[in-house]
Amino acid sequence: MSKLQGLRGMNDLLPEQSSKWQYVEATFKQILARYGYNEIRTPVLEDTSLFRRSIGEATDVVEKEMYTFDDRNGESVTLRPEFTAGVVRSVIEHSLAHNQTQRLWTMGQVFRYERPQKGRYRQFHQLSVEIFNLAGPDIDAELILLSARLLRELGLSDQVTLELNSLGTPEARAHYRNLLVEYLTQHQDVLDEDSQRRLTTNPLRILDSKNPDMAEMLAGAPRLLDHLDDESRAHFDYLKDRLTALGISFRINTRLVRGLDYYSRTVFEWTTTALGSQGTVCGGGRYDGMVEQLGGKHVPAIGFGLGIERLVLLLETLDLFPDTISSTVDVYLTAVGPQAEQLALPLAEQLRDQLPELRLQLHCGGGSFKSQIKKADRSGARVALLLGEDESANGAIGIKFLREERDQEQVSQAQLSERLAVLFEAAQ
RNA sequence: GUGGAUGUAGCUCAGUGGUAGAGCCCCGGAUUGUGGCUCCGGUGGUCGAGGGUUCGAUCCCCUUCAUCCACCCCA
Repeated sequence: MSKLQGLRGMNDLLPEQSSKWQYVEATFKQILARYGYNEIRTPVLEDTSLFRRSIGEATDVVEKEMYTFDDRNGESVTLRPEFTAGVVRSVIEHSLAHNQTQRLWTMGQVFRYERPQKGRYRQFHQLSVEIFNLAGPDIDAELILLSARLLRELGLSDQVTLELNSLGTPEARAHYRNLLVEYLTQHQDVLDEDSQRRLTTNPLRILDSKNPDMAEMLAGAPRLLDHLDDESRAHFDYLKDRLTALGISFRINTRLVRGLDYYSRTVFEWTTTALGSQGTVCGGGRYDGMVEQLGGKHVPAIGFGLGIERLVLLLETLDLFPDTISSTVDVYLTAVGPQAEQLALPLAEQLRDQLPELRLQLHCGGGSFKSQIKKADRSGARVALLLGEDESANGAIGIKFLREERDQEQVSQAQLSERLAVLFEAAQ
């Protein structure tokens, strides 16, 4: 019998980590609110065909990474491997993009059956932002600026690079695809096994290969950016101008094609070198054809996904979490002796009524002053409240400062909340 | 899915073919009502799991599971 343990690649978020996640999530939500974006939540489980139709049959995600199984009714269902498909389904189902624009975000778990490694897990979390019914490059610029701000306000500006490309319209892409296949076929002897297979299924992805033996040959391949249609070129130029004007630096990466079939025109990634080989923190692009492909009307759309595990990992690596998030307690209330223990619980409740912002932890489990104060210290609290036999008899309470050179105070219990309000005023 | 490394106390790690140790953490004491520093003592382990070799395996062999790293792919 094996030991009790969680599933491979699926991690528990332990208390020590959760405050970091809350900090990241709170930062995201606050910024998204400032941009006027609305939250949408869709189910973790969807009909399998939704993902097959939207992401593309020939992609790695659909070919080998989906958690797919039959439910009790024999329907094939799949744990979402990304957010876009589910959000699009919901937008179509509820006519959210009917004669109106939508700027949406969602956050939660996604699942991919892959071999885990640093920054790559089978259950992971994303922030996903999706925008509907805006076709112009101005919204592309807004979306990228939003993603830049999310990273910047966490302190990551210097650690990430924006990579940018345009895939053009499906027609331009198809035309380019033919040129590329022609070129690659001429150099078929250099292609590795994977690329041979992709030659017919997804030739654009061959460009992304890291195989050094193919680097020289790929460098001579025709470039997608040289074969854009006029409108896509104008769209891309406008976007680049806006980003430049706003001081967002970027690197054009003509090999950036991304792994999901549905993209068109603008695609982008935020990457870092600080996380080893899983360097993409955020990636997205325009998917103008997808709503129609899933049975809706023609609705232009653009979005991105941002990996929260990778972001937390990056912030940890660079030591960018503020110190203030580590403590969850402001005040630790001790109680020594039977009378004090009786008084402590109502006193704690009273303080929580009077000072709702104050984070107060009550000592339970008895023990000496020494051990209780030690626990107060370990809790991270700024002050310990001392309630012993003498204080209980006198209606008093001691205020001991744990983090500063400052004399211990003795106040009446009646004055306590007033005194704490003053002491914690600046902090709140 | 492929390749490599690693699994010993809650954590970080030593270790030996004769059934285990340190540091940190935790608890208690030195200080009969006061944390952090110091000193003393204590709790805590089916040595990842299963099988094999052996008189005897934590150590050697096989299998398996997990973690990490890389490939691949992406968040």
